[in-house]
Amino acid sequence: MPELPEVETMVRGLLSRVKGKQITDLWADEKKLIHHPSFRLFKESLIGQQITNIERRGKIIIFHLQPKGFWLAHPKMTGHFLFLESKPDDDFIKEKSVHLSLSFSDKTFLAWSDQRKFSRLEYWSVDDIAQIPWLRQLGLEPLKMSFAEFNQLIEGRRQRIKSWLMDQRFIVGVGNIYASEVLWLAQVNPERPAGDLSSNERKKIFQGLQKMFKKAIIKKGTSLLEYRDIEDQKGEYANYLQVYGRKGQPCPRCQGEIVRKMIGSRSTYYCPQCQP
DNA sequence: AATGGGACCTGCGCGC
DNA sequence: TGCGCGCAGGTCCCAT
Repeated sequence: MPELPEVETMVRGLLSRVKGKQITDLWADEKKLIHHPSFRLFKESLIGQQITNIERRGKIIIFHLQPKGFWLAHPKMTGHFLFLESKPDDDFIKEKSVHLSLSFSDKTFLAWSDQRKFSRLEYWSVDDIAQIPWLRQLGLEPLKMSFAEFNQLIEGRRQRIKSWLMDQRFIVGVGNIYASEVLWLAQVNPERPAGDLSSNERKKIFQGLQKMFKKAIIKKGTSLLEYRDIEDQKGEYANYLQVYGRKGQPCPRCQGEIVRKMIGSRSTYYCPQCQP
């Protein structure tokens, strides 16, 4: 589900709602969502700890815990947090596909909802997130990198630009919606080999990505299907999408017909007329 | 090296 | 109304 703007929105909500809180209890019904370490150790490790900070790395939410370790949540397609003033009851759990719920010492609660159950939850008993092996394989943050770095990463890559943008080993946070959108903004065909793009095209993609993500964060992300922030509210960026989900409609720029094409098994939307 | 297909899941909208 | 199909903000694994 969520891409960078949606995860960033979740993190901002979590910072305002649960930073500093003490975890007093944990309930979970889906052991399969907990990938590391065992379910029992995960539960034992979280209870009693304080959440001292929350940050985002790509599409991953990282809770800093005191006295020890980090709790990671990867939402995948439909995972998201819900902040609650009262304990989730059975009806709520069922209706919202809640699979885990934390109790805090101030009698507030944090639930993890995940309709499709692809999400991952992990606890790592390390002193530094740099010690978590797979996190190290992530690429650069698009809002904290320079064009020179972008240029260096794209140089010589033979993948199609859309697949390259979504490959988290180069830059993080771009998923299926925003990949189509940024290529429309830059007027670049999604099937162009990444390394073949001109300097001007690369620049338009890089700058477009930063501008689009900043705006999408301000609008609290894109809610097409399932995505909600931790207050269970929709994001507004769907109102600003130019091509995603608009097959057959006129291009907002040139009135050409927007097409949908599968690229790397993912629906891709673009305007063949102004993204030749 | 890059791509395609399938797997992991649940639920919704569509056409018949 | 009921049913089957296609589709969904992600990633991983295997085959070619």
